[in-house]
Parts: sequence; C-alpha cells; structure tokens
Amino acid sequence: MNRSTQALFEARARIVKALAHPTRLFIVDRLSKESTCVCELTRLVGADMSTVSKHLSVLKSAGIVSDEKRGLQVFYRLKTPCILNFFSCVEGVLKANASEQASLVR
Amino acid sequence: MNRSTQALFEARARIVKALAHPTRLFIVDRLSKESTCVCELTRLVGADMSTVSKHLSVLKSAGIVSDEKRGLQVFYRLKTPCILNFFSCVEGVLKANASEQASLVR
DNA sequence: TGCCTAATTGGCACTATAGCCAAATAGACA
DNA sequence: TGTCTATTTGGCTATAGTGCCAATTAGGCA
Repeated sequence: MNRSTQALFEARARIVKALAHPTRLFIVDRLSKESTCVCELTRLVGADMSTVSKHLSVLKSAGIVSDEKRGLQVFYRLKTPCILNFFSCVEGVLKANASEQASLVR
Repeated sequence: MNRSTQALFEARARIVKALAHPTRLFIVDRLSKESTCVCELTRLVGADMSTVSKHLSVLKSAGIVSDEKRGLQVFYRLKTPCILNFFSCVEGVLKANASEQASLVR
C-alpha cells in the first residue's frame, strides 16, 4: 500500500470511526429526523451532558454534523443524509447474520 | 434511550466498528474487486500476516466477509457489497470537508 | 453588573484496540 | 510419517477511546 493510498483510507477511516459508537449512531439517527439541541440529546441519550457534547464534537470534526447557536442552546443538524443509506446496508448485514444464526439452530 | 433501542444501536455500532480502520477499509475495497487470499492481502497491506489475519477475523465476526479454504490458502470475499454505497457517501463527506477548508482560505 | 442556564473543556481512571513476535494448527505432498 | 507452507492464536506492550466530575466559557436577562 503506497503513501497516497494509505492517506485515502486513513481519511475514510476517520469518517467511519466517527460513526463507530452506539451513542453517536443514535444521535445521527435522531438528527436525521430533526435538528436537536444538546440539552434534548442529553435527555434522550441519558448520559452526562459533557459526554454527549464530546460525541457531538467527534461528529462535527468529521464533518458529519454542523452546529448553530440559538439563544442559550446549540442545535445540531445532520450535514450528510446519505449516511442513512449506509444504515440500511448495516441493517441488511444484521439480518443476514441473524438468519445465518437461525439456520445453525434449525 | 430504552433497553431495546440501546441494543439496536449497539448492534449497528458493532458493524460500523468493524469497518473503522484504514487497513480493514482497504481490505474491503480490495475484496469488492475480487476474492483474495490472506497471503496476497498481507503483501498488499504490507503488515505482519498475523495482523492482517486479525483484521480479517474482525470483519468476519461482523458478518462483512466470509472465508473459504482452497488448498493451503484461505480466500476471503465480501458478503455485503452494499457497503460500497456507503463509501461513496464517505467520499462525499470528504469532498464537502475539503471544499469547506478551501473556502476558508479563499 | 450579577446571576442563571447551556454547553464545552480539562483531567483522570478504566477499557478496548492495534501490531508485533512467537507458538500452534491445518493441509498438501514427498 | 515427516516436512513445508499458509494461516490463526496467544501474549505482550503501546496507544486510543470512553465517561464521569469539576471547572470554564458564553450568552440571556433581571
């Protein structure tokens, strides 16, 4: 693997890594429905606000979400809805895995 | 977030995590072109074979690839080509990020 | 100005992941 | 059977990610 190939896959991996956490996937799912403030996301996730804020900053640095201040609150929105297509694929993998498991038991 | 929602997003995260490494993305990219033995992947990646083998086992446990023994060699293939759609989205994120960077300099 | 709320940042402990080497396993084939 | 090759597994160290608490920042509002 040469240097530029490596750089390409590292760049891709940074994006994928930003998504590789259940809480962040939950946040992306929620933001795909409507843009939401940190306080509301904190309530929905049920973790410390500092934790949620750090997850959001991971998503933001990857360029997946953007933020906007409205009064005291900061609202986040999904910049890249195409990520949702990926989730349907992930869902497909999960189903395939499940039916494979099932066939082993059958 | 209730228990079953949590379980759902954890399951999804397991799949995404399995992809969240440059070497594994490279392997998936390669396997999308043709099924390949570990020895060839090792050569292409340029790491220790044990390292590549462990990456492959991560992808396999996630249900993303499958393996088949042919003589002395083990060939891996991509089980879930829909993952490639995701990469085009990731590429889109990268391009968007790049043009945002560019506009800051402009 | 001073206080209140929303959010971010720093710091720390804990856990998970990565990659190498060495050892073990599994076939092929003389 | 014994040896060779391809692959996997164990074990270790180093590095990265997570989540909480505490402290800080930033804006709204009396």
